[in-house]
Amino acid sequence: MGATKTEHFTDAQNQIATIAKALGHPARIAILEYLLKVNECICGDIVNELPLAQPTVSQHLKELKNAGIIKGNISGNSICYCIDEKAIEILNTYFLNINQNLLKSKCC
Amino acid sequence: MGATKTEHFTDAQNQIATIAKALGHPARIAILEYLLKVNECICGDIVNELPLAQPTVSQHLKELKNAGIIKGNISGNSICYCIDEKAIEILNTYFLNINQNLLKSKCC
DNA sequence: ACTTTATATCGTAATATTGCAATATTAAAT
DNA sequence: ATTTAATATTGCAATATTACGATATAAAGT
Repeated sequence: MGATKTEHFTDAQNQIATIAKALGHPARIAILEYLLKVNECICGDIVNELPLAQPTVSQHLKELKNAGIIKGNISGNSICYCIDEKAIEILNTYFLNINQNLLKSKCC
Repeated sequence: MGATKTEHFTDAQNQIATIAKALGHPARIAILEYLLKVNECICGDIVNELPLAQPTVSQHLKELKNAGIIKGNISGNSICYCIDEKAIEILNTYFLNINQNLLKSKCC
């Protein structure tokens, strides 16, 4: 008990859930929005932006990276992070599709 | 320690994170997709659909409801669940906006 | 009134997440 | 070579989530 039963669900369902889960924390939403704003990929700046300690930010970045939401490239001393378009596009098409199907009918 | 520092983030950031978090589990994605398919709002059927015990499903439904993703209406003996368009639309516009802003430039 | 059916809640074990201090790693700068 | 700067990892405490058996609740059928 206690662990999510991922094996009982489809790959597609697990994929969406994984991406959604990674975005299920305000700090990670804040990171996404900051990366969107500054466009260029910074890392130490993110630590300065957020009200969290450096190891905590590093951990959040790792989770976003594992979910495919951001990319990190070594740039000399520091590491350049940026948004990975693919994950956002997956979410985008997914919810757009749901929204369109919803418009066709109502219930309750 | 251990608890999310929601108070340090904006309401908008917390709202998106809350909705995303609720969708961050394959069972809840499966529920969303089932409700989308059957359109009419059933509940016991969801229990039959999912590979999880009834209390577990009930708990997932509660979380989806708390996040505003589904609605539940009493219908005599049983309870009729259905997707709440509002939350989906919030996600939809949010990620559409991010996607559009991303197209304007690349990095890394 | 009693039973059945449908759903929710409680209690609890297993596991996962959050956050951070301390420490490690790695590359640049001196 | 040593120091500095940037980031990651480790270890751990606090908290949250996941799952389910047992039980409660509430309406419908008998």
